[in-house]
Amino acid sequence: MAVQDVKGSIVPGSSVPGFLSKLWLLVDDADNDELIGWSHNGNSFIVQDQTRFAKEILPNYFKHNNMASFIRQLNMYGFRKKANLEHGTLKAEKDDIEFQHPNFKRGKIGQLELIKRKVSAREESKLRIDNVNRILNDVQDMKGKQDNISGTLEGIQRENQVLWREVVHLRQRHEKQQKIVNRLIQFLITMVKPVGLKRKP
Amino acid sequence: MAVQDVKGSIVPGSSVPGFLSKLWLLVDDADNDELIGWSHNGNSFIVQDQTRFAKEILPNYFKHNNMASFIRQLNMYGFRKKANLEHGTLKAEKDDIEFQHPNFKRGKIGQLELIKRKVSAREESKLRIDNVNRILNDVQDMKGKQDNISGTLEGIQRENQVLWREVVHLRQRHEKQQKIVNRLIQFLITMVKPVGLKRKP
DNA sequence: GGTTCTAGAACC
DNA sequence: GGTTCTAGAACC
Repeated sequence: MAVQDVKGSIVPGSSVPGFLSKLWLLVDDADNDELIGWSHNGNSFIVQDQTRFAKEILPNYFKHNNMASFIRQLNMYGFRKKANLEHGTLKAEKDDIEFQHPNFKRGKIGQLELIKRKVSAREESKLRIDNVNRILNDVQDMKGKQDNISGTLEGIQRENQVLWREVVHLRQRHEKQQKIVNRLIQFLITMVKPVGLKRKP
Repeated sequence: MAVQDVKGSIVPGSSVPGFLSKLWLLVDDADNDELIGWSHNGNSFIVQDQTRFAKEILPNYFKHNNMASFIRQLNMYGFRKKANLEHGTLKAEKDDIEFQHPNFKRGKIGQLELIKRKVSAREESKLRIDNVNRILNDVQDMKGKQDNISGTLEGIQRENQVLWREVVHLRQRHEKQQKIVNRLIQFLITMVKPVGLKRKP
């Protein structure tokens, strides 16, 4: 029973997720060295026999014995698989696998709390939906404003037509009036002016 | 060498992908019955020992020996894992797995061509990017049109102001002129009318 | 179209 | 936050 009171016991004051605590114990425990342990430089860890590891070790620490689930968690916490450098090694019969994380290193137990679980798929998807909804809302808004502005424009264009008509009408009236005034003045002049009067040179 | 001329040899006239042809052979071949075979009703197939199957059978048909890659292909072609009905069976030591597809059934080899590979992730992603780009273009367009319409609106509003000023101005001139006309007429009347003249009753 | 590594999503 | 099944994406 290596698991019982593991949670939080490694880095007491901090909140390191159960998976990371257990993973550290798993890798660091010399008892497991046959199946899982640190790489030579301590910057990664290596599982020697995936099948045996999954069936014999995993269920002691987690609620399953599936390598796939273990790998899913590793990826969830940002671990990356290291490329197998030796592909020409005795054909096929290599069943090992190596993972690393910049903050998962031998001796650097304090860095465990720097390893963050990626934002859950659910939240991410919600975020994405939110973003799309935001865009759709924006477009809706723009459409509304466009309709508004189009309405205003039409109103103003109508008003403009009316104004133009009134301007033309007023100008015509003004012209007519001007003619009347001119004629009246002309008439007055002929009334006042004695016939045959000459201008001074 | 079970693989060599498999491609297209099962359903000659059609284009069944290599994976499906090989899968059919794999399941249908009685030589493999210890590790993979049809379920009792022939509507699904069962792998008995994933680890042995992956290491011993897979490389004879495919270019790898990974169960994960095999499962990835199954999912790609729409196969679904069947839930393990018997979870209380002798604790843990069950390493079998069962998959099914509506068109993958014992004896129904002709239905193989109805199984379609899902649209590749790449195409899908391109489609999605295209869609986003289309939306962004639309928004861009709308923005452009909005700017245009705003410009037009401002122009018309200015024109409107000018027109209003001209209307006011014309009305004022008209009023002044009217007064002049009235005064002139008044004047003419006083000139023409004899002083003290009375109206008839 | 196949293989590999990582992520999404549902369910717990 | 853990486990499982399926899909995305890159590379071949």
